[in-house]
Amino acid sequence: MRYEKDHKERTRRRIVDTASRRFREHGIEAEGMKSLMSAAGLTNGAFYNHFDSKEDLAREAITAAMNERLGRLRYWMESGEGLAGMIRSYFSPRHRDHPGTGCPVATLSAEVARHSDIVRSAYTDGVTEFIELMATQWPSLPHDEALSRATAVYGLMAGTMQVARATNDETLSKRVLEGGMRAALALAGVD
Amino acid sequence: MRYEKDHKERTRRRIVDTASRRFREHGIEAEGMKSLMSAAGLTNGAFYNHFDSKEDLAREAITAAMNERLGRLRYWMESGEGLAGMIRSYFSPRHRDHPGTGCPVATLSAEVARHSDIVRSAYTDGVTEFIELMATQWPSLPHDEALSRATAVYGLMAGTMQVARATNDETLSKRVLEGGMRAALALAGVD
DNA sequence: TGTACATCAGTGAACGCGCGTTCACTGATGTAC
DNA sequence: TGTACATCAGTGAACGCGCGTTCACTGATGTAC
Repeated sequence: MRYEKDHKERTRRRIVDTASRRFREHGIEAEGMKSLMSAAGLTNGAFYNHFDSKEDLAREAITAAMNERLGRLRYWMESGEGLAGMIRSYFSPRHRDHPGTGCPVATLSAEVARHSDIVRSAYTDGVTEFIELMATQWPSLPHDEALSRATAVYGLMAGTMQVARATNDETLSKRVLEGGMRAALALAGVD
Repeated sequence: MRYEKDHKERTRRRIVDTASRRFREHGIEAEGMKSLMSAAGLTNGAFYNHFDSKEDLAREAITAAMNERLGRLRYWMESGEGLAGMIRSYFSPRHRDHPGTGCPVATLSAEVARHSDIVRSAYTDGVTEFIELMATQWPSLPHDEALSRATAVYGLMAGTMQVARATNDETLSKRVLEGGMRAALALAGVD
C-alpha cells in the first residue's frame, strides 16, 4: 500500500462530513462540486474516486447528518434534562445561526422532496429513527399516539426554525424561537 | 396603443402567477427562466420587458403566493369553520400533493433564508400579516401571546407538511398529516 | 377610405459563466529482488 | 542495501450543457393625414 491503510477511507469520510455541513448551509443544489471539494482540501477530480455521483454523496451526507442529530437526541434523552433539554437547545439562537451543524430536516426537507427515491429513503430512515426515539418519551401512550406526538413536536421544531431563519426581522425571529420553544415543550408535555 | 390598454399588465401578471406556482413546485433556483417563460406562453427574451431580474420576480412571486394564502385564511376565519377549517384543509393529502398552489412557507423558507434582503422582506411581510390575522383567533389573550401561539401553529403546519412531502414512506406521510392536524388543532385550542 | 409611418410586446440567437462529470497524467509510496 | 517497477489517490484541464441575461430584430396594431 502506498498510504496508511485507512488513508482513502479517511478522505472519503472528510468529503461526507464537509458535504453534510455545506449542504445544510447552502442547499444541495446550490453547493457546487468544485467549492465542496476545495472545502474538503481536495480538487474536483478526486471526487469520483470516492462516489458515483453528487446524488450518491447527497444520500450519504443526509444519513450522516441524521445520525449526528440522532446521537445528540440520545445524549439528551439519557441526560437529566431529557427531551426538554433537546427542545431548549434546538430553539437557541446558536442553532438558528449555525444551520451547517443543525437539524437537516429544517434545512433540506423541501429539497429532498424533489430528489430521487434513494435520497428520500435516506431521509425517511433518519426521520423514522429519530421519531421512534422521541416516542420513547411517552411510554404510557399507545405506540401509535406516541409516534404521532413525536412527529408533531418534530415538525413544529423544524418549521419554526425555518421561519426564524428566513425572516430578516429580528423581532419576529426571536418571537418565533420563543413561541416555538414554549409550544414544543407544552406539546411534548415536558414544560 | 398597439394592444388593448392592459395587455402588458396582464402578461406581467401571468408571468408572476406562473412563477408563483412553479417556484413552489420546483424551488426558485431549480426553475429556469426558459421553462418558466415557456410555461407562461412566452419566450425567454420577453422576460426583461417586465422584470429587472429573476430575483425581482422572486420577490413578486412570493408576495403573490403569500397574499393568495392570506385570502384563503381570511375566507376560513370568516366562515363558520374558522381556524379549525383552515387547519383541516392544510393537512389534506390534496394540499400535500399540490405544493404549487399550497403554502409557500412549507416550500420556500429554506431557500428564502439564502436570498437577498429584498426577497426576505417580501417573505417576512407576508408571514407577519398571516400571523397577525391568525392571532385574532385568540382575542382574550395578550397580543404578544396570541402572536406567539400563531407562529407556533403556523410553524407546526409548515414543518410537518415538509416532512409529509419529503418522505417516500406513505405510512409515515399519513401519520405526519394526521398527527400534525391533531396537534395543530389542540395547540390552537379549536379541536 | 387608403396608405405611410411609429410604437413596442415579444422573438430567438448569442453572451459569458459555472455546473457535474470524465480522463490522461502526476508523483508519493510500497514491493520485488 | 539499492534500484526498478507497480500501485493508485489525487490533479487539473476539458467535456457538453443549461443557466441568467442581452440585444438586434419582427410584426401586429394604432395614428396621422
